Amino acid sequence: MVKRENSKVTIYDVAREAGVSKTSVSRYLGGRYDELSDKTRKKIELAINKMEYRPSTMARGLKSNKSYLIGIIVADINNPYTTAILRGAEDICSQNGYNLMICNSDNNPVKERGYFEMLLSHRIDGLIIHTTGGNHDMLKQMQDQKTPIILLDRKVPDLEIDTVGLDNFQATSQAVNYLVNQNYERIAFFSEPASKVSTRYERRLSFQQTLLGQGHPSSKDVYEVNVDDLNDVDSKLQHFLDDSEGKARVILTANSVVLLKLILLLQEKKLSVPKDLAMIGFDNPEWSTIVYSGITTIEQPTYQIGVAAMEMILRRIDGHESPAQTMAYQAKLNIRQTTPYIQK
Amino acid sequence: MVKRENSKVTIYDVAREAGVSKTSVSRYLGGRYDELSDKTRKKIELAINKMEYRPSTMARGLKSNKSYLIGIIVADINNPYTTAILRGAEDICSQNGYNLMICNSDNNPVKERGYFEMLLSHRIDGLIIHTTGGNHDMLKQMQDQKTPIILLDRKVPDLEIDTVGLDNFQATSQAVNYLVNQNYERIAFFSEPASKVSTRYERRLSFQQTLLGQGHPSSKDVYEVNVDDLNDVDSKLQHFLDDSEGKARVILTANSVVLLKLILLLQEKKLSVPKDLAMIGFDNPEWSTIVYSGITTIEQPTYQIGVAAMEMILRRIDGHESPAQTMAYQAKLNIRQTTPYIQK
DNA sequence: TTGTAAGCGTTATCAA
DNA sequence: TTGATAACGCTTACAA
Repeated sequence: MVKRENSKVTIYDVAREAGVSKTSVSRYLGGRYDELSDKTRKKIELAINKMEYRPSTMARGLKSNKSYLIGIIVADINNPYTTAILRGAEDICSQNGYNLMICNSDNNPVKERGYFEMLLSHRIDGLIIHTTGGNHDMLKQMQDQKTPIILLDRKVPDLEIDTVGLDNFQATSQAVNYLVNQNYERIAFFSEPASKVSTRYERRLSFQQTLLGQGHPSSKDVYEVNVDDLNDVDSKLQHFLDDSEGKARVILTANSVVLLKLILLLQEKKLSVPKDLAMIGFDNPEWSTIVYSGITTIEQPTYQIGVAAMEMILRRIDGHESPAQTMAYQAKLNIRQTTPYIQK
Repeated sequence: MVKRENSKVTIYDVAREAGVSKTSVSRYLGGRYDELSDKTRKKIELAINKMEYRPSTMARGLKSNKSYLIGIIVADINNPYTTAILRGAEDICSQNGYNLMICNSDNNPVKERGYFEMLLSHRIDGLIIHTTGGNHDMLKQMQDQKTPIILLDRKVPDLEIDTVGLDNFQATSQAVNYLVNQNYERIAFFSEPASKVSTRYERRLSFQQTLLGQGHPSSKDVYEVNVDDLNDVDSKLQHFLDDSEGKARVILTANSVVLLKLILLLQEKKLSVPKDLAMIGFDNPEWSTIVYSGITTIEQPTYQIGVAAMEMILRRIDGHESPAQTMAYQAKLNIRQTTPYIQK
């Protein structure tokens, strides 16, 4: 049992234990073995293991102007979409010797702002952000400081920033065309407010354009709901139900949070899916396979998106220079039980 | 538009801009206004704002031997249980000027070990861990370095460490008693392997003891499944189904992951819940309210657990000394549609 | 009230 | 092949 006096061992302690200079230890740490005699190397190795020494990232960072920290601000950590991306990003991140600082803005610009400040103070080497859309000045500030930024999913106007996300136009039109071909007479689009969030905006726009292109009457069946207010969701839902009474109808939700709330309300109303109303939703939460024997979903390659965002930012950190890029992934339509074919 | 040459502003830049010394700026940052003349203070304030200066946590940390970083290693970031805890922990954390480093071990001891190394290198001020149970030596090492640790949910033997989690005995026996009173003749307990995970072990033990105490025949209906192998789950499920054929029966799952897999299989088998088989599960994922018109669950105060763990570790970081504590929260039984009363 | 200088744990430069 | 020494951005004695 080693008796330990001071809790954190430093490079100096190791040097003393090994009977060499700090410089030699540093060389060892940097893997520059060609600058070390075998004897010295062995001594250092021994000392490091004996003392359980680990170099301080902080001290290293101070010297090298790198923190080995990558910040990621997500809008909603409760969303399975988010956690899947996090896993992808994290895997790549730690494989490359970086650490992730995960921050959850809860879709709140004020919280988001606070995290910006913190991350800036920690001198993160890069930022991946699923932005609330409310802090463009902060993004600009970070850009000014030459910190690479990758936008996840949601774009921001007027700023040249790399973006990784879904091809919302392809995804939405694919789904809408499918629904039209299934002979639905009324197709509603339910989304959270789209004003500041590009993803929602693009999906809505594509929804309308596709229907217009098909000469379908539903391009006006667009509803914006506040998911934190079930009454609001309820009244919008009821409006669509009344308005489409007797028709073959379906609801397309812009994400799984909206989907969940709607299902909750439909069950309260004792409406059955797909008999009274068909359903399809963006995202592909685990539970979508067990509700209604399987809900038709528009699945994003979430893990892959996380991987791509992290790979992109690591490239930027390594000094890769090029104009801002946008990577848009294709969605996959999972046809399940909630969108049956309607006989005319 | 300010032209910026060097990207990161330092305390020295601010001092020069304000025409004072670094020391004065440092005093300002530390809020020691009584050591500053009004005039100096104003000048510094101006310079800081103009230059968008933010002190470097790294440099500060190096000097003060604090990183303002708290590590949290979770076993499964996909689990809603985990994200709820994360939200609680994070709220308190950022309120106190700390930042969270979230690591996801994926229940893999090797990954967990890697994160230990990294967090140790970052000189985190504290660690909250939902441990895989495979790296006790690392926990000990961290303790030796005087880094406060809080165990989340899962205890480890032989080590004196604060623990925050659920009162698994109360929770399980409450549920089992409820099921016995609902007149179920066969009650099965489905869990992931319990050997290294105290939570699973305690729940299983309590399950068996409670049934034994009631003189109920099901204390042997205990199944351990590997959720990553659906065939394994299927064969265990089938075993119980065959064995309990014709009886009023119910399955209690030790977490929502197991619950989800079982439901998937039941649907494949075209079995209906609760008619053919009743269900109840630990955790209370959002989707439990919409599947089978509501699944009966044993809900943990997850957000509160996250809050408590973070508060506890902050107290330790602030130097609070006392023997290791255990905080066990009470569970709440949400009685819904999947566990109806059985007429004898 | 202000400033000079040393030091935190590293790495890099330079000289030996 | 080695080791002093300075420097990174900050805080804190200590001095003025």
